Amino acid sequence: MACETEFLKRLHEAGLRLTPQRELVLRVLHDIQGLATAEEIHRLVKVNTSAVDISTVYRTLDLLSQFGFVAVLEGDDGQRRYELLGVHGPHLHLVCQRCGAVEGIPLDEAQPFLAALREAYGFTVIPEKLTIAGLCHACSAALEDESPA
Amino acid sequence: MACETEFLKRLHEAGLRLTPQRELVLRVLHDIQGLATAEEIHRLVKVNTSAVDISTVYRTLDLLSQFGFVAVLEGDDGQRRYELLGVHGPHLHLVCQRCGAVEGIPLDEAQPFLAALREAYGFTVIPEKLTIAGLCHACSAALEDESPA
DNA sequence: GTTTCTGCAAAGCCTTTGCAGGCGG
DNA sequence: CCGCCTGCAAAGGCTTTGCAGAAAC
Repeated sequence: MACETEFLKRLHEAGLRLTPQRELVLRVLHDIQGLATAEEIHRLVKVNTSAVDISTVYRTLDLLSQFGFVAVLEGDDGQRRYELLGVHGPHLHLVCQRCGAVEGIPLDEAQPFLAALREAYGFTVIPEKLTIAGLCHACSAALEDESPA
Repeated sequence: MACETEFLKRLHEAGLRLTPQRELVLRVLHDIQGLATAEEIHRLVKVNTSAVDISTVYRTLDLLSQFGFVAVLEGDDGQRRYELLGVHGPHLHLVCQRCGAVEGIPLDEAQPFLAALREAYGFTVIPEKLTIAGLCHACSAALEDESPA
C-alpha cells in the first residue's frame, strides 16, 4: 500500500503520529475500494483488533479527508460515506434512488460537461464529490412495468 | 399560486386535508424560490402565524416531496435543503465548497451528459436532485492567489 | 361525528467533543 | 519525557415519533 507511506509522510509533516488505529482505518478503506459509512468501517476495523472506538474512526476519517486522501459524500439517508481516493482512477458515482445501488464510473463521460461548466460559469467541479441520483437500469425497467406510460 | 390548487387536489385524492399550516409551508417555499432548510422555512412560516411547530414543517415537507412537489437535497453540513419544483424551470445546483454559495443553472448544459449516461449505463438521472460540488469563480481565483501553482 | 392533523415533548440517529490515562517518537 | 492519541462517556444537532387534544370535511 503506497498510500500508507504517503500517509506517514503527511502525518510527520504535520507533527502527528502513526498509530495502529490509523493504520487499520486506512487499510480497511483500501480493502473496501468503494463507499462505506463510518459504522461499516468501524465494524471492519474491529474484525482485526477487538477494540477501536467509533470516535477514533471519525477522527481518522477527518484527518484523511483533510489530507485529501478520502472523499466524503453525503448520503440520502443522512449518513456520510467515505472513499479512499486514488485506488480506482478518478470516477463519479451513480446512485439509484430506488434500490440504493452505487455504481462508480470513469470520469470520461463527464469531461465535456465539466469543461462546459468551467467555460460558462467559471465553476470548477470537484469530481470526487460528484454523485448523481437517478434510477439504475433494472429499477427504471421495474417502474415502467408497475405504471406503464 | 397554481401549485396550491394542485396541492389541494392531490391531498383530496389521498384522503388528506388542507390545513392553514400546510398552506403556509407551501407559500413560503413558493416565495423563497430556492433552497432552504427546514429551520429557515419554519422561521419564515412563523413570521405569518405565531405558532407552527417544526415537526409540522417536517411532516409537510415530507408530504410535498412524496407528491413530487419539492426536491430534497443533502447538504454538506448534514442539513437537508428543500426546494419547490416548477417555479423556475428545471435546473441543477452548483455548490461552492469554500463559500457555500449555491447557483441554480438551467439544465441545457447538462443534457448531453445525462443522455450519455442513459446510453452507456441505462441510468436515468433525476435532474432535480443534481447538485454539483466545486469552487465558484471567485473562490477558485482566491485560492490561486493564496497558493499559486 | 370521524378521521386526520397539530403541538408538545421525548426519543433517535449520526457525529462531535471533553477528559484522564496511555503511548509514540 | 513530552505531547499527541485513544477510549469512554456525554453532549450536540437535525429529524422523527407517540400521544392527546383540536380541527377539517
